[in-house]
This record gives sequence, structure tokens and C-alpha cells, in this order.
Amino acid sequence: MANEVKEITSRDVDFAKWYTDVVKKADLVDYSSVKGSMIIRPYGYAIWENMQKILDAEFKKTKHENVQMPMFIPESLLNVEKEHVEGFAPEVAWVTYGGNDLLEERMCVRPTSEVLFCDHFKKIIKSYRDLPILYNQWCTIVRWEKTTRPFLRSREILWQEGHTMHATEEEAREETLRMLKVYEDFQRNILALPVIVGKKTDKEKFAGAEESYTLEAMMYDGVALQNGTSHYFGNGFARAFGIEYLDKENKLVNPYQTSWGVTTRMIGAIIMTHGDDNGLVLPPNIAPIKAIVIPIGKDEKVLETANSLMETLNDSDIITKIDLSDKTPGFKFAEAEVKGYPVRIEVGPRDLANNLVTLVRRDTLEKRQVPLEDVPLEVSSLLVDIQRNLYDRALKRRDSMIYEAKDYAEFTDIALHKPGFIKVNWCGDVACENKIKDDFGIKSRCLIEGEEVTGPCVCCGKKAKHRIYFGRQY
RNA sequence: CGGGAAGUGGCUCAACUUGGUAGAGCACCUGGUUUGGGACCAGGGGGUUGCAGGUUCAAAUCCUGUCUUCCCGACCA
Repeated sequence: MANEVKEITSRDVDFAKWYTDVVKKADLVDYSSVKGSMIIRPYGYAIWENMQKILDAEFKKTKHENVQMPMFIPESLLNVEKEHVEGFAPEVAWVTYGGNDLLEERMCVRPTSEVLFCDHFKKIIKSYRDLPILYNQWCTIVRWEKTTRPFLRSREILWQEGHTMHATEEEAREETLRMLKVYEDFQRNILALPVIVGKKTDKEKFAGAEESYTLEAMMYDGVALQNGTSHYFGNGFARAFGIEYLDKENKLVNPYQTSWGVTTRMIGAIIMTHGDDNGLVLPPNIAPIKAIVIPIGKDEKVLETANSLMETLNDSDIITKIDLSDKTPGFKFAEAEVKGYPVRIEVGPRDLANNLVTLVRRDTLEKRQVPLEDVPLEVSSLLVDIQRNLYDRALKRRDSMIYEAKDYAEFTDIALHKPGFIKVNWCGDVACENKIKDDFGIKSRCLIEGEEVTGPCVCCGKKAKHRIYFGRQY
């Protein structure tokens, strides 16, 4: 893929351009002739496969089962829950013809599958013995977005959606938080993203939910990316759909529901959090290829050593690739950086004369010579260190871009001049949220738990009820 | 969806204003020389100019429509 790896726009010059340069030059995606639908190429898809593998194991550990639901939703079914349909109707795609025949009832392509699951749950939940039901589905959904960007906002979205039903409110609330925690751990430990986790305001919550929790990541440019959600529904959908079961007292009651999801948007978050002017930087725990061996020259001993090094590493479960192309070393180094391989191992005659190889870590680009026999140990400890460093670095940057505003003048100054999140006191009135949105185009991110609320609302000056983050979003 | 810009081999662009044989660099293929930060020489393949109409003896070039991409705004679990 060669020369296209050149000329990545600097992220400090034009962050949007930098992003599209990186996703294309690292061979993650390609554009298609279908607006808003991206082609995820093998390297990008391998990242998604790793995410699926790790998350799916977590879902199984927490007793969830995978299912596959229909892709189409008849209009009448979508219309059952009022808030839900109002939230989604503006962005669904409709199927109106089957072959040459106009359908009697049009169907939308699922924008999310709550109603499909409810329709099914109604049939299978009869007794308290049927609960809980813990389902998950890996699928694609469609939302007719007006502006689109690879991974961040597309019309066709790869995701996972969990849908569960519980006998009690308490159990359902626990499930909502349990899965939120699964996401949080995954994003912190595997993706090295220092996400902020909290509850959405009523204005920002999911259409039809009683409570929505979110994982908010801050990108390099200070803009927020909602990187996953977990919703508690109460029994609103259950009542709308007539889902009822007999409890132990032989009383007919409604179950309580949750849903939760994450998407390939997480790949966008990784790029925009860890990437640099040389390209992609992948956290070792999610990288499809952990290390790349680059032989320098065609000396037989060099090639032999390089090959056996790759095999040794693969044998010790460090997925390693070797670059045997006849490009020059400089080219291979640059390409390894664009692809974001965590560790690069340079094997050349000069090193080898002293029984050494050169290790280069992608996060800092620091080079170090190590004895040949120490490579597996050195690489695996380097991988651990890179993972930790990426998280620490991102956390530091995030915290340096969180500002506190006590009154509207301060808020205005920050909103206009400083990218990042703004932490404020808020009275809880949607009017204040709306005013901030109208004035600056900034929305609330999530409520902050565990901080004492003292002082007036940043907007109206009345007594505040909450601590809350505001910030621009993708 | 509103405003702006752009679509010409895989990529970046030229030719368009003033209609007249579609060109360059990079990438790709072959052979050779190279190899510690984006190599060099020689030869070669590849484009009905996003798509659909229209004007014309003749359209990459002019006109209309449409699709896609990018930027700004509005909208957006």
C-alpha cells in the first residue's frame, strides 16, 4: 500500500483531515459508493473481531446468550411504544416494495431492536420461572444519518445489543450497571480509554428509557465521543407490549427491562485518543498484530534470525508478523508506524554482529538494543508498559482539558476558547441545558456522582441539584 | 437538510477559461543494482474523464439532472 502512507496531515493542523488520513492510510476502511456505509478492510475488521472476542466472552461469563433477530420492523410494531418511535422515526430507512409489489405495510430496517425483542418476549415469558432472560445479538443496524464519518457516524452500524428481562426492578437496575461496568473495564483495560461513566440527563437519554448510562471518551481534540450506553427501561415497554407473567403469588405482572450496546465507533475512539502524526497507535491488548519483525538487508543470517524470532514470539503467544517485502528499511519502519503495531523489531547485520536486535516501541518511538535471547521477555514486558503508558497519557491529557465553570461568564469564556469538558453545577432544569445548547452548541455529557453540590446553577443561578459535564460531541 | 468545495488510471493532480488524438509524478508488473528512517537504473501494463441525459461535425471541456466525498451549520441512542 506503499506510498499512500506518506503525507498524513498533522493532527494539530487539521484534526478532521488527520483522522480520515489515518483511517485510510492504515488500511482500516475504504469508502464505498454507498453514502455513509464504510467498507471495513481486513486490518480494521481484525480489530473489531478482537473486540467481539473479548466482549462476547464477558457476556457469556455474565450468563448472556446470543440470538439473531429479524432485520425488518413492520411499522405497526415500531409504533407500539410512543416515546421510542418519536425518537427513532426521523432516522429510519423504510422498505416499501417487495420485488415489484407495494407492501401493504411498510417496514423499517432496524435502528435498534427493542421492539423486536419485546414482540418475542411477549411470547416466551409466561412465568416467573422464565426470568431472567439475558439475550445479546451481534448485528448491523441502520440509522439514516445526515452527515457521516468512518467509525464515528455511519448509516450502517456494526454493533452488539444486549436485551434483558427481569422479575424485579432491583434486578434490572443491577443488570444495567453490571453491563455498564463490563464496558467500562473493557474500555479502560483493553482499549486504554479513560472513559467518564455516568447517567444521562432526561433530555439526553435513550428514547423510551427511564435511565440511560453512558461512557464518554474525550478525543485528542477535546471533543466527546459517546462510546457505549446501558439503559434501564423500567416496565414501560413491557406494559406497552403487554408482556406479563405470573409471579409466585399467581399475580399477573410486568417484567423489568434493560438494553445496552457498543459499536465499531470504539475503533474511532482508539484512533482519536492514541494516534499521532505518524499514524495509528494501537493498545497492545486490542492490536491484531503485537509485533513486527523487520529484517534489514538480505543477508542469510539476518533472514534466518528474523524468521526464527517471529516463530519464537508466536510460540509465546505474541502475535508477530515479519516484513519480507523488498522495500527499503526506512519504508518498512514508516509503514509499521502507520499501522500502529505496538512493537517493532529491527534485525540487521550491525546488531547481529553483537548478538543484538533493536526494539522500537510505537507509543514513544523510543529505540533500544537488547540481546537476541531476551527478545520474548523484553517484548512482552514492553507490551505491558505500552498498554499502561497509553492509558496514563490519555488520562493526563483528558484531565488537562476538564475545566470548572462557576458562573455563566466563566462558562462562556471556556466554551469559546478551550476545547474539552466543562464541569458545572446544574439546577436540573432542561431549560438551562437548552440555553447552553442554543448559545454554544454544547450538550450535557453526564451527571457526576459522588461530588458534593454546593453553589448555584451555572446557567440560571438557582440552587443546583447536580454536578455535571458539558462538552461538544462527535 | 441548508451553504461552500471537489470528482480525470490505485493515489495526488494537469489539460477545462477559449470544445479538436487524455498527460505527469507516485504506486503497480519485469529484469538488475540496492537496503540501519519513506532507494536507483532500464523496460512495461493500466483511464469510453463518477453516472444519466442534452447541445455540437466533434465534449474531460458547454448545459441539465443525479450520485459520492470533504468543510461549515442544523439534526443526531
